[in-house]
Amino acid sequence: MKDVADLASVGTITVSRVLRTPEKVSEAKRNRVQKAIEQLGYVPDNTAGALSSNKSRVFGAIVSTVNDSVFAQTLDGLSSTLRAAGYELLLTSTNYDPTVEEDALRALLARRPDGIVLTSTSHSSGVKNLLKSVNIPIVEIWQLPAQPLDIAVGFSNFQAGYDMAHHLIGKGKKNIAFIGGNEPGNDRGRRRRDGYIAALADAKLPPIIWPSEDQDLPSGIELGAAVFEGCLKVNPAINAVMCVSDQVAVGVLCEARRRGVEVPAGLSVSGFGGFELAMSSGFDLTTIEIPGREIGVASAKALLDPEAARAKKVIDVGYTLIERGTT
Amino acid sequence: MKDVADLASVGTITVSRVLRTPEKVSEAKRNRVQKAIEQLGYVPDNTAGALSSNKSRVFGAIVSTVNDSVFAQTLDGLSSTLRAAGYELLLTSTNYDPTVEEDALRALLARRPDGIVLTSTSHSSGVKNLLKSVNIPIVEIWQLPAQPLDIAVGFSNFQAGYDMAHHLIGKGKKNIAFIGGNEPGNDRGRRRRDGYIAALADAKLPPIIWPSEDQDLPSGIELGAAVFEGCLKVNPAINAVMCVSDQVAVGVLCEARRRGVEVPAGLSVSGFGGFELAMSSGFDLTTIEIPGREIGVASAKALLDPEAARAKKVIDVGYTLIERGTT
DNA sequence: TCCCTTTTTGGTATCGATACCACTCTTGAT
DNA sequence: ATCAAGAGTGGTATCGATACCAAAAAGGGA
Repeated sequence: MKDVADLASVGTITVSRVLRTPEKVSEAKRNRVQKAIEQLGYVPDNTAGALSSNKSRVFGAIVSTVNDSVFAQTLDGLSSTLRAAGYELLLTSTNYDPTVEEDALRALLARRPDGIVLTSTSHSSGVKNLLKSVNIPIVEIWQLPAQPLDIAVGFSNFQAGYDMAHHLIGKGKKNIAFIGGNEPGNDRGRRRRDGYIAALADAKLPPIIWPSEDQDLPSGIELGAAVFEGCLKVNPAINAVMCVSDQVAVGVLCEARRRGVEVPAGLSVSGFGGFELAMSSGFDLTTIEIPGREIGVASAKALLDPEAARAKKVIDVGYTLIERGTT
Repeated sequence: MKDVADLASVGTITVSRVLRTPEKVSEAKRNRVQKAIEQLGYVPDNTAGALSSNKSRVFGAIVSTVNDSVFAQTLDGLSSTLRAAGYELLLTSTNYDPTVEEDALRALLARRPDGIVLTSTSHSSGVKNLLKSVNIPIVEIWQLPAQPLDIAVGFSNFQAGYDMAHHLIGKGKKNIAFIGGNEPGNDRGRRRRDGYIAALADAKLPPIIWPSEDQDLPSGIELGAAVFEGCLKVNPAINAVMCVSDQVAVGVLCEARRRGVEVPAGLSVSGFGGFELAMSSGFDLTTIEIPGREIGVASAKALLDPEAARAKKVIDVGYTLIERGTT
């Protein structure tokens, strides 16, 4: 930076201003400095800037997994919006292991981020204390918590579950089962299930949950395939299955096709998530689409302007029930 | 840090050593310092450490997209391995737009990372100059470049394409088409196609490529569904389709099932990528699996010990051709 | 022309850690 | 008992930017 300042015959502080607040520097000097920067190939050192200004221009994110297409969209929206504003994203994943959250957070805080994004909504007391001791925006995403730590961006899984169950009931189905959603650590799926239970209760229909907590079955697509041997065999009256995710629903559809079960006449199937495959012509699945990218973009905006976001506290991006051929 | 040092009645430098090189501090003082750290809830400031030691303990990654399940696995392996070693990952995605690579790189370098991971293999001269001017390990992943900038971790798409074509030929198929792989910016798919062409040439069979460069068709699953109306109508003799990705292959399989085409008797189908859905019982797709997570882990190791990695220069993690029911 | 306000500019201290060097205190060999 | 080698410890300068304050230059009204 000193070299650039010397070459342009200005003080170092003027170089700093050209980079951070160019409007405060006269045009003549600004041009001279910019030419010098290019000529020397100068790349500023943000770690030094972070130290003196107490602003790192970096945000931290702790996600359960990057390995989920809708999560990935959120990450994408987050990272591009932040980058457009000159910020960068420090990414850490916990792989759904809640015990690493505190370690990950500690490591993140050592980098002095200007804000933090969390995907889980239940936190250990250690995590809460750490978050309380720093004075930066904290954004919890996806599931809207009952008591947000600071700012929350997401939607109500409960309501989504309720709506989908309501849709199936409206189609005249009386024996509707809920498939999946009891993996440990996945409280999002559990809330959708709770919404389903509430909707059936309102319609005075009995809920059927499969598999039960103690059954050890595969998750994802394979779980869907197992529905026919497990759930439907025990309870042949079932004429609709509401799946915790699109992956499970696709598994059901594949197996239904193989067995010659007619969808939706014999069996209605619904999913959740907006998984690319599910909406393709091959499956034509009724599902609930979550605006994953929008969650990322909205979180980024909340981080960049926490005051505005704190005024709302909870930002509900909603979801869309998309009716297709399987219901 | 001063507070911790005072509380433990030691110098600040001893506190620093307890954190970085604990074995160089006597046990008595180490314990005293650690107690003080806990008592005060001290979280060290890595930005300051980075400035003085010239080591940021952060690595940068520029990826085309996080929105691809196999890519996501790589990211996962990368991030967990680095975190276990006390490093963090700064993530930037270009969304397949090569023009943002230079900007993203410049922003990343301003954070003074200890190393960089790149997913693309062709770079603008600006990017090359920037990379040359910094003296940190550069790891190019996925496609092994002909001339690695520094270190490369991945596999040969050409060889993978060749092997799969060879497999289909071995199954007695004479009219094998290659589906997809001409999207702009996706040179990985194109190399697989080149491998296919080479294998067919060796077997003295004519290659059939669909769609052609100038046809504007959807990508992914929808492209697979379009194969019957497009490719097979023009060329009904085709009895095997080798798809550029598992997504395309799944599209073909769905449509084949709907039309009652027997697989593999009437039509063999192969994919590429190890997409979770494809290997499930519903599809049983023959495909080539890429060890996505392993690429991430190997890259992390290369970043952490660049000297060892530079000795090899190119780390080929290979791939596995998995024969299932569709061929 | 002069004085006052506003804009533009630069000097210096500072952020919080680690590198480097110097010093003390052990330990063990002679 | 003496000395050399090595382990453990601390003081101070330093990394490269920005905050803060002060000074200089520019504009505007009397």
